[in-house]
This record gives sequence, C-alpha cells and structure tokens, in this order.
Amino acid sequence: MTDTEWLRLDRQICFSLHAASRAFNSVYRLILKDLGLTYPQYLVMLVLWEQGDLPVKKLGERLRLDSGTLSPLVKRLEGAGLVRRERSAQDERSVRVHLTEEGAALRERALEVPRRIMSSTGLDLTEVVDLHARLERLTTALDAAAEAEARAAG
Amino acid sequence: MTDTEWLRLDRQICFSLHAASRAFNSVYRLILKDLGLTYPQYLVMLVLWEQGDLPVKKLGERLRLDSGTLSPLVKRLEGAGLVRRERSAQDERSVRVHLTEEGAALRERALEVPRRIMSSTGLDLTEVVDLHARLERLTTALDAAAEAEARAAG
DNA sequence: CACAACTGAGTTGCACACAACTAAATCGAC
DNA sequence: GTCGATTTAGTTGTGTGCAACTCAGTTGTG
Repeated sequence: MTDTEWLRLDRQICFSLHAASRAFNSVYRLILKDLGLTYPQYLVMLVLWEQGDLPVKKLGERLRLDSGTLSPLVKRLEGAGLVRRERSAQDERSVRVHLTEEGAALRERALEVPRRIMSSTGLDLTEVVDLHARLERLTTALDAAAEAEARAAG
Repeated sequence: MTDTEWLRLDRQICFSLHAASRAFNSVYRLILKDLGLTYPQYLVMLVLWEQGDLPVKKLGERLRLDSGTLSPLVKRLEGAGLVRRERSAQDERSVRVHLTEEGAALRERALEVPRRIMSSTGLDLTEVVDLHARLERLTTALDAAAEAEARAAG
C-alpha cells in the first residue's frame, strides 16, 4: 500500500467511527427528547437504575468519565429533579448520587427506549451482541495503546 | 427477555459505542498532539489533502458537519496557518478553504499517523476494512431511522 | 424589474469531554 | 499527634457537535 492509500484508509476508518458515533447520538437524542434526557445523562440514569445509589467516583469508573464531565452533568440531573446529591457522613469528600422518586419513576418510561434503538440499528440481537463484543475488544486495545503512548511520551 | 434485561443490554451497547468512540478520540489526540491538530481538525485536513481546496459547504457534506461546527474549526486551522479562507468571486456566499504551503507540508508529517493508529487498534487490515463496512451500514440504518423518527415527530 | 423563497456562512447558546487546576478531607509514615 | 501524600469533588478553559438563529447574496416567479 502507498502512503496515499494509507491516508485514505485512515480517513475512511476514523470518519466512519466518528460518523457512527454521532449517528447513534442523534437517534438517542430524538428518542430521549421525550424523557428530557441527553445521551450521557441517560447513561448515568441507566447505571443508577441498575445499581442503585452510587458515589460520583463509582459513577465515573462505570462510565469512564472524570469529575470535570460528571459534576456539571449530575448537577443538571439534580436540577431536573431526577437525582439528589448527598455528602457521605463517613467520608466528607464523597458525594453519593441518589435517585429521587421522580428519577426512579422515569425508568418505566425508559423501558421502550432499548427496543426503539434496536430497531433503529437494523441489527438483530446476535449482531448487536457481536458488535458489543468487538467494540469492547477494540476499546481494550485502544486503552492499552494509549497507555503505552503516554508512557513513551513520558 | 425481561424489561430489565433490555435495559441492561442497552446500557452495554450504548456505553460500548460511546467508550470506543472516546478511546479512539483519545489515541488520535495523543498521536496528533505532535502535529498540533485535534481529531476533527485532522479529518478536515485529510479531506483537503485528498481532494484539494473545497468550499465550506462541500467540506460539511463530506464530514457531515454543519457550519456551526465547521466555521470556528476552520478559523482555528486558519489561525494555525494551515489553511486560508477566500470568498468565491462567482458566489459571494461561498467561502473556499485553501491549503497553505504549511498546511500542504504537514501531510508529510501525517503519513505516519495511520500506521500508528492501526497498530493501536490491534486489528489487521482485513478486520479494519470489515469494521469500516459494518460501521457504514450501521450509520446508514441509523440515519434512515432518525429520518423516520423526525418525520413521525412531524 | 420586484419580491419572496432559498442558500451558504457565521453566531449564539447549551451540553459534553478532557486537561489542568483548586480545595477539602483522609490516610500514612514518622 | 503532626505533616506530607493521596483521594474526591468541583472549577476553569478549550474544542467540538448541534439546534436555532441572523445576515448577505442568489434564484425563481410573477
């Protein structure tokens, strides 16, 4: 392959991933509009519905987001009345995010989201599970590479 | 599948895509730091290196980005001395983006990027091409679904 | 020609994402 | 017990991404 071909391939790959990510975001935006949630806010709510109350730190680990992203996001969820933030008594540094009644109730209305997303992808269950596995492997490899780059850069 | 299982699957899928996209972004950020480019700026430069000067409108079509994103981005590239913006004489509404000498020269230094990205993914050429095809199909389906949603919402 | 509809860029406002930083609380070595 | 290192949130600044808007220029219709 020539250098030019490599650049073209890179354009295709990085563009297609970028585009797929934004297309997903766009579909979620449309579907989540009724719930008054953004895509990242929905991710936070999914974790809370699944795992119950969590400190911001744990939320960040689950979602791989840092406090710079999570702090204002959780504040907006609090402003919408979906969660409550409470400083832990044991460790005053830690802030635990609780679902409010309204936040817990929103789960019922969110139940239709996955099916609508699934049908939007045009994929069947097997393909979705397969895609999930591929993306997980890819992310693991990329994280390892980023780690290696960071070490190399010093 | 129960409702709870659907929600869990949705969390897994939307999270894994989100995470993969950010992991890619992160690796590109590290590799592009030397070139002084962000990931979207690199996408713009790739298109310009490949296709030559283009009006902002065409750039937007190629990258599926609107003027709200492109205008400030191109201005930053201009500030970095990589491109020049010139209003078309034929159609005063149109602004054509030209590579400067410096911008054209940057291509030489960008030639190593694709190989570094490829090795970061841990995928071979066949898998990358396959991934590209899958993502294209997925994006097409998602775009069609978004279109349908938008029509339904009226 | 006149004027309404459209088009291409650009601006504004909002919500991530992330780097770099601060501040407060906790932990650990001594 | 004290003081420095670490940990947890939060803040600030930059750069997207997108909706909604403005503005200037162009086009189509009568």
